[in-house]
Amino acid sequence: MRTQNYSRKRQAIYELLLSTDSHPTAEWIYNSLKPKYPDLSLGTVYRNLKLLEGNGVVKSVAVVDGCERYDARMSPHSHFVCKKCARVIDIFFTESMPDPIPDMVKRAYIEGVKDVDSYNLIFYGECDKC
Amino acid sequence: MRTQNYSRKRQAIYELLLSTDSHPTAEWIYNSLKPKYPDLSLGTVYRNLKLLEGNGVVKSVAVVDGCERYDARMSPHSHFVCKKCARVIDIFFTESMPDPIPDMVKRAYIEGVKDVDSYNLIFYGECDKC
DNA sequence: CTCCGTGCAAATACTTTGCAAAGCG
DNA sequence: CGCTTTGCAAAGTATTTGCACGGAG
Repeated sequence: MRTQNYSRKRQAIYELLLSTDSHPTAEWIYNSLKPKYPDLSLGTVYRNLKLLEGNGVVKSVAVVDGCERYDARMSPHSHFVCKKCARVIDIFFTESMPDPIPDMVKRAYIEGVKDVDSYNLIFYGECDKC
Repeated sequence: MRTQNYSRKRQAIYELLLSTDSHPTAEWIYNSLKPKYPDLSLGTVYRNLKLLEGNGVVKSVAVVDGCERYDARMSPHSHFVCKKCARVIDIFFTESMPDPIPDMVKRAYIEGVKDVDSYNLIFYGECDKC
């Protein structure tokens, strides 16, 4: 197992993701951090996103208009994508609207499927700003 | 409304999609039809897929390893994606396993969401061939 | 004759990668 | 010092597009 050095930039990318619910793209992150880290490069953002994703602390929740959208909220929830403006909105499950998927997975037998370890539920439509 | 000329190749692409449940990529379609249509070009496959998608007779059901996967089955169902081999398997809802989403959408109020017109549910895991 | 459809190749657009230099421990 | 991280630029890869020609009606 390889050790991971402290990295101010990786930290900043992760904290930025934690602080927003906008499900940003790599480029948005790059532009947001560039003022504070003038020598930041886009490649580093991509590299660190993949790395954080591998560590399981960050997730790619959708690909909208060809761009990966990242999220640091790891509790299970789904997303809504606005077809017009590409906004991505969290949909958290609640007591009155519980996550229906685990139950479905438990009962399902599907030909060809050996093991289900995750799922992704995305809604599409129009948001209230459009 | 613009008239659409008969197109043997578009027809072939559509029929190939109807005849398979493998949720192919544009390139797979291209390679499959190339023997019968030696002058087929990849651009044409992409163009016709977009066109058929616009007509609502074909759907992009997932992006696996950066490649769009197409499906001509338009009845609502979900999909399973094998993380190892990228196989995509249909999951049809049945009486004993009904689609839980429409009910969820009906009851949900989500901040920021004006209108939901579709959704996409994808499961990930390992298939029985892996 | 007038659009529609297509091959071909060039252009896009996001993402990944190689490499040498700098940084952490 | 050894291994990690990074900037930079080049490469990669799936997809889209411009254009001129062939085809259908």
